[in-house]
Amino acid sequence: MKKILDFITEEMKQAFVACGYDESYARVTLSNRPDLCEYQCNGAMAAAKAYKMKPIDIANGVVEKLQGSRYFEEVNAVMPGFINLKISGDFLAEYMNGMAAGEKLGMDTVAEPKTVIVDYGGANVAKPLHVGHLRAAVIGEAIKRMGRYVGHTVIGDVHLGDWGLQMGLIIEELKDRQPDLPYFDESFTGEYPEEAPFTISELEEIYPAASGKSKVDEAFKERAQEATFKLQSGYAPYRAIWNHIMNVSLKDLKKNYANLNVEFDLWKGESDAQPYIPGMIQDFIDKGLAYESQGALVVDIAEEKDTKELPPCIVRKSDGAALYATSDLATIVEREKDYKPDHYIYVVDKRQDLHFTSVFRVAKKAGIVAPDRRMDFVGFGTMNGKDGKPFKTREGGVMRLENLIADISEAAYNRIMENRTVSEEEAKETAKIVGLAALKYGDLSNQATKDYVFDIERFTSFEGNTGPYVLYTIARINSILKKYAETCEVAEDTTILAPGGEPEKTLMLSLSRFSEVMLGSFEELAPHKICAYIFELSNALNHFYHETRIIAEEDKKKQAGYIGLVTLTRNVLLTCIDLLGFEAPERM
RNA sequence: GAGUCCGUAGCUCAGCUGGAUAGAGCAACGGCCUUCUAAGCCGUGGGUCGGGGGUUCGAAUCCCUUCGGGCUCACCA
Repeated sequence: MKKILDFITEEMKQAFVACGYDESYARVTLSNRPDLCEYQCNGAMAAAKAYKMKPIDIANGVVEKLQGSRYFEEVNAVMPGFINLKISGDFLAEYMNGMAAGEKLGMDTVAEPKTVIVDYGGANVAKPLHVGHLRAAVIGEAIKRMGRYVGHTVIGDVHLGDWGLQMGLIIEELKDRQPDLPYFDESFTGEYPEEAPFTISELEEIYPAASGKSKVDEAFKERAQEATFKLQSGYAPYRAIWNHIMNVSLKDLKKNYANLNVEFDLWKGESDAQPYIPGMIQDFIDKGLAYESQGALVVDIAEEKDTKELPPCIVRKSDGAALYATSDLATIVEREKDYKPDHYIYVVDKRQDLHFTSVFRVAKKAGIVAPDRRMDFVGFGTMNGKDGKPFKTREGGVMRLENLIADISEAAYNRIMENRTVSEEEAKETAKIVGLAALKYGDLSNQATKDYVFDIERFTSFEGNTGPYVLYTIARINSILKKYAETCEVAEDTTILAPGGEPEKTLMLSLSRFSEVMLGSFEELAPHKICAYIFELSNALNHFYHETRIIAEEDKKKQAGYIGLVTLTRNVLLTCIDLLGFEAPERM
């Protein structure tokens, strides 16, 4: 089914053409004056200039042609040349029924499905997830689901940081703490133990300790670099330690991401790209792209149109080791081999903008990907505390994601207990769902590129434009449907009828924008648009809810129509929140 | 210093491919629970869209300039 805007625009184009004007002026937009109209076309003003006519004359002419259109209930021209449109109730109802009956709520999936890689997460092994990882996970997951919904084949990759200096740091720290381990005995020839020499919590303590030490102890840092290099060169004992780190850490990461309702298709990491590095570097050299500069191997990325001089991209350090850019490039080589994606999306902290600009340019310059390949960097802003500075715990440390989730679930739990009398068990279950929704909605409702303030009190207040408000709306609908099934004679036919009042029509108009919002949000990689939409839709439903007694309605056809309408609303809301990566409890 | 992003109500944010009177939420104030969940609904107050210039019939939106802030600027990831 076409987007509602397409139906209207098509009609408008015909009218413009019939009057002798170019159809490009027939662009219709949502009204910004809901008191006057529902949709509007401002093309008459633009056309006035081109045709040297008065805008109002053009508008009047077009309006004339639109009289009697089945799509509109009212069309009129207003000074200086606005064309104001009100949608016909019959057409709206027809569209609603089309949505209710159609696949994907009446949305046409994209004509040319693409293979899309979404690279998000970016978690580092051996480090606990902290709030800094939240945005990547939440935004990336939403983008992945949105892409799938509109019809693309989307592959989500966590792309772990499992290969850098942090590994050398851990190895050296471990050596200092437990020098007797066989991994550090060069004469050891036996099998290394299967059991890791540390638990996850020990590992999480080892890394920050080592990282801190490397900042003050130059010798230690050098040892760590050396260890990193040895690991990368395939030194067996260190590979064995690395395997332990991976096993212990991955298990924990998977659990944590699962709690966030984030699922990756690929658990690849930087290490997986390593085999591709030597060939890739050789190729850079053969193509004459890479040259030596200050001991390192670099590729120029400057382009004519640059507003500033960009430093070349280092692909090999002077000590021979690979680094960040090298891994990311080799990962692209790997992905081209395995998936041939049409579209790459990286959801990473915006501070890495320059890095990805470099990587994309080298990838294209070296022909790893075609020059016109779409490569998007969705750089998200920092999550700040109420003071506007990066979010910290009360003690000033980094907040672990688990703790954050626990805090917000607890707030939700308290809220449930003060309101209703449900079992403690149900309250706990519901609190988890509501808390996660609050957390994710709070993040996603902001434009991704901007920094945003994470105010735990605001997020847990659950009033107004929040995830819980949307969930509450769904719970209300559930409640009506339940009561309807229990107390009324359930209608077979729930055909939605033309709206009988303003609130009902507003709800329908809002519903009718669904496919447009979905397609637009993915195209712009803007989950916040879905948030804005479901907030608007929830408002419309709550207003309608307040004005309309559904269970008490005596006209059974009308009642059945209402049931059809709220069911559709519920399905739209459920679909949207699923794309955003959270769920709704049956009641709350 | 250079580049880049941002500056909209007391606070948190939408709106930015130019359109009519700049919108929400929170906070403040006032109403609405014997009727489908009050985590709700209705209403009131609150703004020189950082400042200045320009383009245009029309600018929060485009261009220039200026002030303020964030971030980045080759061997960490």
